[in-house]
Amino acid sequence: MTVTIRDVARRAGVSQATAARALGGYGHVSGAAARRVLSAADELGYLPNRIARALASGVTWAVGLVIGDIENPFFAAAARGMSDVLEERGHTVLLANSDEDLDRERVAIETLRARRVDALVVVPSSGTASPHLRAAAADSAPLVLLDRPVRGLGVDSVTVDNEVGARSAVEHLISYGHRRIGLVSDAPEIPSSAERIRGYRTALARASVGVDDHLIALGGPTHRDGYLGARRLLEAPDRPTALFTANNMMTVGAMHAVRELGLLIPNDISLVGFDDLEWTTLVDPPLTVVSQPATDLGREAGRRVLARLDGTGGRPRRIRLQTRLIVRGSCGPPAP
Amino acid sequence: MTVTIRDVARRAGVSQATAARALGGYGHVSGAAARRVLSAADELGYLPNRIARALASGVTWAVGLVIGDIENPFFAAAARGMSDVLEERGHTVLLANSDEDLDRERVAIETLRARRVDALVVVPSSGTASPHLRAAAADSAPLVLLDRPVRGLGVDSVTVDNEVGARSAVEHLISYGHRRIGLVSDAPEIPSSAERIRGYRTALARASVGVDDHLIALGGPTHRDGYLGARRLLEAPDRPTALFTANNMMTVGAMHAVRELGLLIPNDISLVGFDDLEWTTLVDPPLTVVSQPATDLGREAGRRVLARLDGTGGRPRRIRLQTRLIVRGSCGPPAP
DNA sequence: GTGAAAGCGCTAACAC
DNA sequence: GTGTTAGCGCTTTCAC
Repeated sequence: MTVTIRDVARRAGVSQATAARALGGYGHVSGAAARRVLSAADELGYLPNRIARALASGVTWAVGLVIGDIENPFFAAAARGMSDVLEERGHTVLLANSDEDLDRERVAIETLRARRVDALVVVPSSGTASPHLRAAAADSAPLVLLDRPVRGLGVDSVTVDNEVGARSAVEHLISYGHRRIGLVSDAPEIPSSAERIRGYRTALARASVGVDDHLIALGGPTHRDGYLGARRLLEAPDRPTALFTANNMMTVGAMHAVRELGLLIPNDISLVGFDDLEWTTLVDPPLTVVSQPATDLGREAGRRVLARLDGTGGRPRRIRLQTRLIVRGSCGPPAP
Repeated sequence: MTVTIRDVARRAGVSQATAARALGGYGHVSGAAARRVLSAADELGYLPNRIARALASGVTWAVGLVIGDIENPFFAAAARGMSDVLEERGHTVLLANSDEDLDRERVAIETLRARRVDALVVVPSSGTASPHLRAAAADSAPLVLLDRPVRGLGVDSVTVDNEVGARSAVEHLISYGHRRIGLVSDAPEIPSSAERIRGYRTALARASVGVDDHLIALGGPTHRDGYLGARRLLEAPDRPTALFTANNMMTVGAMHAVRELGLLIPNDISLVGFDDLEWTTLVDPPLTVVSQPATDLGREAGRRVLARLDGTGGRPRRIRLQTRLIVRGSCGPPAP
């Protein structure tokens, strides 16, 4: 049925081992033998069986990636960055969505580990070291944390300075004179969100503005959750004069709420979002946002994997990339 | 080092075969033996080796997906839809980006086939049956074409009625009195784009409007390509009074061009886009678009795979889902 | 119901 | 440089 290396060897008139060496490009083979093997393989339409190779060698050339949701442009960019780095070096990435659910995350990690990926990159849904993360960290296949730190795991992580990023956003709002600044975020169990919430609080505290918990809307990770949160804030009797949305999904939801309520940006409400996407300069006014290097984050994670696999990883590193506040037109002084 | 089924068997005091049966949930095992095996596995932290299982059984429980670019929201949605259907049934999806490049597509397909995926879902970059697609079609692992048809392959395909969709967009524009309608698309080698271009031409022909090739801007698949194409059209001496953008990447690019040139929608220029994304209702005016069921497309492809794997696939099916014109505010009569 | 044993297709010593 | 051979960890007959 399918042509194996044995068939190729037979046709080339060499042993299976020689054929394997020629095909695999390892060990020593004479030029003549190699040529015969290669052309035999070509004639037979030989396609190496990576499964068999993986079982025999103990190396799959596959790297697992667990993200929240590939439909979130931030994750898509990170996934792309990582794939680009890894595929160039011959690795395949196996992707799984956790939907920010700890149980789905566990299943995804188990599946990937059962498939014997050479390394695992995960965007953890929780900041506490769950058993499945501990197990993955203890595994011989390296684990790299992407976008979010987890304490006490002792593994590489590639994140962004979320607290500083959020603080810069809120400080920007404060500089316009805002005091009632709403926060729309997903669950605080998500480490990056927790940091952003902290940044929000810190900025307010530094400016001696008290934190009003009614101004904080926490919910799920979808557009709709962001919409619901923003809507609750904006319909409250004493509504905020500005909004900070902690990620791009929240921004989309909040924008819909603002629009639906007939509010004008920045006259009625100022807004700073997290994540810079293409459409943020297409809306009117263009959005002031905290931009984070999503693709680079993924690339860096890919490089960490490569380093670990090369054995040049060194001590666990906590890499932090910087965010950047991009001031555009969605902020102004609070309405009187 | 790693615990194997042998270790579990030994600890449970049964043979390897019995342990495998209990763990794999096949064949006959007594309740008592099964319990002992399961708890032994649990105590040892046994994680089945899917690689070994795949080699022995000939089934990987993996499905390959080749798309253009996961950063394109349309593909992300399709990938998500497919994953949801397949993962629920225990399959893992292996994703690869082709960047609409035939050579990268070939490499991706080869890699996936070498990994012995049980089935392959491909969004083909070209409408002609390339050798690597033929090879994949001839393989024992079923091939399903997603989003784009390819003639003469004799395999399942799940697509959208692109020609009708594009026609409805252009007819809508014509109904407002537009005669000079620009088209911004990516390469016509891409089957779906070819159909949309055909739809554009057909609509014009039916309305007895001559096709002016200077009004057609064809280019690459990125935002920037869309921007460049639109910009060229809009800066021409006799610029179009309306624009049809053939996919969401082109729409983003065109919007940037429109904005940069200080043109007002729909006063200076009308626009109909393809693909309905969240942000299209966030811009002002909200965009009139041809919406296509991206997630459903992926789900349907997943179901086709499942059917083929079950052996209930039947004759190759060409499934076509419908598009829908969503009229919002980006169209008006041509400027005098 | 259970065990022994033969592979799945490849890699990797080890001899020659 | 090349061949022989023993696995990799599991599934799967085939006896018992």
